[in-house]
Amino acid sequence: MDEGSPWADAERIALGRAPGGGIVAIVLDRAGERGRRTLTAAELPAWVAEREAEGSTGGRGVRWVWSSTADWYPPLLDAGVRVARCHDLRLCHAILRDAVPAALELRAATHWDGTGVLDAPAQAEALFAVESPAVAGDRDDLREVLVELARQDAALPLASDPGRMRLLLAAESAGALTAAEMRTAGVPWDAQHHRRILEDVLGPRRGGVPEYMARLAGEVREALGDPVLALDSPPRLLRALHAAGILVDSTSKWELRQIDHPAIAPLLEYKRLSRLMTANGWAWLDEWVHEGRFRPVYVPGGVVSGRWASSGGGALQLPRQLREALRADPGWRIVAADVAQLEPRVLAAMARDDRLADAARGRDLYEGIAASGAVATRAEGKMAVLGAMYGATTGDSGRLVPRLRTAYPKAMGLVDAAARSGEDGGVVSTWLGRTSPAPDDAWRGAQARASRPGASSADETRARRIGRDRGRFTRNFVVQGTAAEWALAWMADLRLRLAQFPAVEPDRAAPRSGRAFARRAHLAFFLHDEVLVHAPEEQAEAAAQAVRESAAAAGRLLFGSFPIDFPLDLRIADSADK
DNA sequence: GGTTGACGCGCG
DNA sequence: AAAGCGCGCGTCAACC
Repeated sequence: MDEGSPWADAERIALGRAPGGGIVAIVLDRAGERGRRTLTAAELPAWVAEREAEGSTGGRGVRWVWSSTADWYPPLLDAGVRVARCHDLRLCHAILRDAVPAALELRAATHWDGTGVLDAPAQAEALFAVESPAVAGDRDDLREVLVELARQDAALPLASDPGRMRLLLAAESAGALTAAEMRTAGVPWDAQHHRRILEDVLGPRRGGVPEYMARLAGEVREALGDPVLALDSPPRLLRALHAAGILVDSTSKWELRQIDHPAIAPLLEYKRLSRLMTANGWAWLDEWVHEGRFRPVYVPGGVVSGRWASSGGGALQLPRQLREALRADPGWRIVAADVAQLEPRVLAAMARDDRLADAARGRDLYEGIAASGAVATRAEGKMAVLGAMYGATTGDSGRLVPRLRTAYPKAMGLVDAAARSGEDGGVVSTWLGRTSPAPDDAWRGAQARASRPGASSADETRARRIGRDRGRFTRNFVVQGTAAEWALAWMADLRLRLAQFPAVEPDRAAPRSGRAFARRAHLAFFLHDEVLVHAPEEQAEAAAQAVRESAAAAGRLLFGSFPIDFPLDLRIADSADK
């Protein structure tokens, strides 16, 4: 591994708080402590920056070990200091705890479970505790940091594939760095443009409900013969539909879409507008966009599969309708890249399915499947693949899945085996070794009831249903989770490539970004299989090339020489809109 | 009065 | 025609 890589076996420096206050940095090597330095919070950024600079100019590089990137990194970023690598003890603990059953000490360290943010009862308890909570299991306490690191070091060799697990821990930690950096940088957001879109779609706001919404609501009330109907209340709307002779079971749009009635078209349009208004309307702008930046909170590892979640601002649900408002600063560009059919590509590689990899190579995977003759059209190929990964059993999708089983037995064998394992209560793993959760109480209870003597057929039916539910989850887990690992590897590599770009002149800096990012191309947004880079105009082409090279590197890192490619749909534009 | 769950819908 | 995975959020209505 080269020294500049996210995966490098770098020198480790652990950071923690001393009992008396202040921050202690411990330089570690294989034998243990090699040096120690006490710092104030104010001294920390400059000291970290020096160690980073030394590491990048000749040393092996530094991997910072800390309790949680979400706590330690933002202040460094605010001070303009970026780090290349870290080991996030909290995130790595969660992975190792579930993936390495033999790591008994680590599993017993339950105070490392959870986010570390105390809920209200725990806060109250801590407040009245006789013993200082700063000593009792405080994850930032230096001794606790070193002890937990030792537990994790001991757990790693016990993983079923330590080499891959080591990559996963590095990737997860790099993701945490990326998430903090992206929040500091912010998503460049043109509030004026956003307001224009809102007015175009919803109509002018004259005090109350925007004009077009009000008009549509009036049309619905008229058509249903209910002049005071509150459209935003599903129960009341349902009653009004029934009163008008429209006998639907719910007010969801897929059910309404089938109905032929003059109220339906304006109702569906109203719902569409209402959604935009409530989720990403003027109130959202006021709350989440300041000084030209949208700053969502990403939650690395927030999904069991390893995908990120978000908290606040709905970063992972930005409607495509608003992508045009995601707009580069003057003199800057948006480099937008997404991977075509990431999950089935990952599946082909995991299963070492050469035929599926052939179908995917150099083109649209769904087209490739159609061209191979397994299905007739691209649309059928897509249906079949999604059904295979999600566990469809009925409908068009379920009907097509058996064709894939014939054409791609290795890939289908992998997801089918994951589903069987899940149904039976087993756990499954991603490619790098993140494991699915153990069966929950509902699963265990249902199986127990169904297997005891005298179980009713209802018990058995319920147990089968819950078993199949879990099978669909584990089927998808291996693919979704491995795709998330690929994406983490992509970003981990990309952020370091971009960090090497030269700084542009200060007056060309993106003025509203966090200082650490203001002067060169940087990641600005991530959504499962796509990234946006905000780049000075003259760096946009190089950034695009870095995005491509990182994607290729991620594929090699995970899957070695297996011939699967990950083609990108890549655009350089003023906005994120296609 | 504040919390909780269901619903509906946005994203991948 | 929503069959089949994973999320977050706003709303309403039921609940304590």
